[in-house]
Order: sequence, then C-alpha cells, then structure tokens
Amino acid sequence: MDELNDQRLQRLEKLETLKSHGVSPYGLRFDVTHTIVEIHTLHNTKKKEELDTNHISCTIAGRIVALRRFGKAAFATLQDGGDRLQVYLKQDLIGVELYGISKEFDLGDWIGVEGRLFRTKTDELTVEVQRYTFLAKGLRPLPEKWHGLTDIETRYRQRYVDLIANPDIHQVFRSRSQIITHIRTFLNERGFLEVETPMMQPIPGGAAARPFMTHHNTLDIDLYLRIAPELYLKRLIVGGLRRVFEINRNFRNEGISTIHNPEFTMLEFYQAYADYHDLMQLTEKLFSSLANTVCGTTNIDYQGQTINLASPWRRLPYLDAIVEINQVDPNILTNLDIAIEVAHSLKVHVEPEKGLISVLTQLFEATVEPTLIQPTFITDFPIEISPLARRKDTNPALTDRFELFVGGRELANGFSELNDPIDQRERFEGQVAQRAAGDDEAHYLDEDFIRALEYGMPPTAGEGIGIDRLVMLLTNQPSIRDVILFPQLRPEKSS
RNA sequence: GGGCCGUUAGCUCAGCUGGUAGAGCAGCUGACUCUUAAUCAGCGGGCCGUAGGUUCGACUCCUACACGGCCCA
Repeated sequence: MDELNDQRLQRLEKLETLKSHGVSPYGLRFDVTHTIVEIHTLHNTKKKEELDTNHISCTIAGRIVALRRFGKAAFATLQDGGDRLQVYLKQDLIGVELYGISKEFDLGDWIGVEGRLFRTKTDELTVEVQRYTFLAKGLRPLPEKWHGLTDIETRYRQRYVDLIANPDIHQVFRSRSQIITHIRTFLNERGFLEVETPMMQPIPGGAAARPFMTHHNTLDIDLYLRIAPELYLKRLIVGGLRRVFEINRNFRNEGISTIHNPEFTMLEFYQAYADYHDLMQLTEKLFSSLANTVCGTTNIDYQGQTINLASPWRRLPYLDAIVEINQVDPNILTNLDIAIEVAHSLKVHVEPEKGLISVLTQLFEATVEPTLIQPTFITDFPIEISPLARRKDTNPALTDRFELFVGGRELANGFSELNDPIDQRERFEGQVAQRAAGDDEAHYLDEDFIRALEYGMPPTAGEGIGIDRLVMLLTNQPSIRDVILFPQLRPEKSS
C-alpha cells in the first residue's frame, strides 16, 4: 500500500463530509444525453445568440480536470474519453445547498451534470449547470495540469493515469482499433474467414523463437504459449477452408526493446491457390488503404522521415541486397572466408562457426535492414532460414519468400507455402539437427503437421504482419510500448 | 549480458567545489458570481530509490543492489 500522503488524507475527509450530508460519493447508473465529443460535433458551430434563443439542454458526465472558483460561482472542465467541455456552476442557479456541496469537488472527481448550453464572454461553449451529481470521488491527486505526466515508467505502469493526464494518447489507441477493424473488413471482403487456433500448443511451431512454457495439471502435460499460429492455420487449408486469417497474440520468451514486447499481436492469413507475388500485391493494397484511412494520405511522416506507402514498392532479392547496399564483392555469397573478411571490414559482429548463411544473415540485419526506409520487399530468402517456405523452381537453394521492411524494420513476412510433405520432413529434420547442435530457436518437428500435409495441401501463400509495429508506423510512435496499453515491465516491488 | 544516463514533495523540475532541502503547479485557510496556466493574502507538505562506506558532517563523493530509459551484443 501507498503511504497516506496529506492530499489523500484530505480527500478521505471530504468523502466523510459528503456522506454526512447524505451525498453518496459513488453514484449508481447515470443517463447521459450526450458524450462530450457529441456535444462538440453537434453544437460547436452554434453562435452565442442561437444558443441563447434556442435552449439546448443536455446531461453529460466526466472527470473534473480543471477547477476555477470565484466565491459564489465556479468553472470546471470535464473530461470524457479524452475530450473536454467546460461547465459553469452558479449559486443563484443551483441553490446554496447544492453549491455548498460543490466545495468538496477535487480534481479527478467524476460528476454528472444537467444544464443548458451557452457561450461565455470569451465565446467558449459551456454547460450552465442546473443539477449535478457525484459519480465517483477521486482519492488521489492528478498529475500537474501543465506538464501532465511525463515519467515514462509511471505512464506505462499506471496507464490509467497516463490516459487521464495525456488525453492525446487516446488517439493512438483509437487508431490502433481502427487499424484492426480495417484489416478485418479488408480480409472479410476478400473471402477470408476469421478463425481462432490454439494459444497453448504441445509443440511450439511456425517461427524461430524461444517459447514460454506452462503446465496443464489435469492432463499433466507441458504446453507452450504459441510463438506463431502458422502450422494450425495451414492445417485448416488442408481441411479446405481456402482463405483464413487470425489476429491474436504471440508470445516469445526473448529480449524487450523498442520493437519487442514478449506478447505481441500478429495477423496471419493464408490464401489457397495463390503465391507470394499475390500476397505482395495484397499487402501493398492493404497498407495504402490503411494509410489513407488512418492518416488520410499514403505519404506519411514517421519520426521525421517521409515514407511513401503508395504502390508499387521496390522488390529486391535478399542476396543481391547485401551485395548492392554494401557495394561489396559478390563472392561473399558463396565464400565464407570472403564473407567474414567483408563483415570485419564493415565492423559487423558475426559468428563464423555458424556458417556462411549465418554470417550473411548477420550482415543483412546490420547493414541492409536499417537502410530500408521506404517500403521494400526483400525476396528469395535462403532455404536454411526458411524451413516452411516453398523452394524456388529456378534455384532450389532459395525460397519463394519475401519480408517487408518499412522505416528500417521488418513489418511482414510471407511466402508460398511448402506443401510437399517429404521436403517438409527433411527441413524439419535439419532444424532438429540444429537444435541438437545448440540452436534453441530452431524449429521442432511436428509429426501431426506432416501428417496433415500428407493429406494434401493445395498451393497456398501465407503471410504474417506485426500489428504493433504497423500501428507504430501509422501513429508515428517511437516505441512499441507506446502502442501497447500495458507493456511488459518488471514488477514494482520485490516483496 | 555490456555501456551510458536517470531516480529529490501528489506532478514537473532546481539544488554549485560536501555545511540545517527549494520553486512552480496541485493541496489547505480566507477574499472574489464569465474564468480558462484565473487572481490576491496566508499556511502546511520530504526515508533526497534501497543498503553499506568515506567524512566532524553526505541529496552531493565511493561501492553494491533495485527500477526505468537509450545504445550495443
């Protein structure tokens, strides 16, 4: 428990004062006629004279976030859903008794008011209060009115205070909801079926990542929180669902950073009879329609950079990108020694003992990714790092796969799915060997998934899009914690 | 895991080469019936992140730890 500071004690006393006057500090249901934003939308354009001749009554509710008293009159600012409206209390209008009780108002209290709309001398739209009622007494002081709450730790730990003190952030989370709604509509219109697949999986599959583990007592089995829904969604394609998608949480037991939260939201969708080229086009359409809906333009600003999401986007093969962007000897792609040498000259930390592909991957992450500011599809990933993707017909060492980068970050990953069960088994066995060699991010062998493929999966393309990073991009937020309401932190107290 | 930075009143922040802890907002008392960072007069409020150490004396210097941020691996 928090210490009882003087301001809390004073508010607890006010609570008793209210009760002694027969006023309940915590109200029951309250019928509002308008939200505050509705008042603004309906009446913002109405002039002073119009409001004086046509009485407009309303009943609204909100939290007191500013209070200015003048003896026998007072102005209060109510905040509701991030929007604000001024109300005016006058002793002459509401009577000595009710006005007297309003002296117990504190910043942070919820009240409901009934009254008439008018404009003040300074032309501010205001409710002239005829009646008011306490809805909830606030016992803790609010952050300062001018600077708001800036302490990042408190903002994340006590998001409710952040939402009170910094109403601007409401828009970020409204945009987040709008984005997800738009995606659902976009996919529904194209015949995709929304499904839900297990969050608790006996074999965590579909990605290279460390899982969280839990235990089911009755079955007495260990289960993993999913790192991806991929293998389950493809089982549904086998079953004939044809077009499916899922928007839900994935869990990865890894580091936390401005672009990583242990639980994060992923969209995955699968389309039978399609290939990765189809998905690239679909992704361009989805992103530009999202940008138009959320930002009103496809030319968006992200942290000082202008990003143009209008299609078409650049497509660049993975290996070419490493050579082209670094302007280096193409022989790095086939010769480990040259690759190591180049990595050293570029001051990129690599682990040569893990082989050529690992060195190239590290080179790619360090030197290519940060340069991909404008939307770019990197294509044709090596087979070693794509164990679920279809081989290229033209080059069996590469896959029909792409990753989308925007603002220097990976936002999406898609490919033509591997639907050959024999090849899939070999790929899994390669992963199992890597796991045995100490790679704890390598994929597990999922026998039931192979069995499903043996029933036959039509040619299919599938893609995953990181929703949190997408929201960061479209709302211009620098950290994933700014688009997740309750980001993961260490507990406040050790006890 | 490593480096750097931060942690002082409810909030936002000062606090010098070590010498009794400061402001603004918020709060309390009083005045004020159109204010909007209201104004005016007065008053309270501190485990200076935690634990050690150095010192006559530590918010200040040192060490460890906790929590957070940024960067790197």
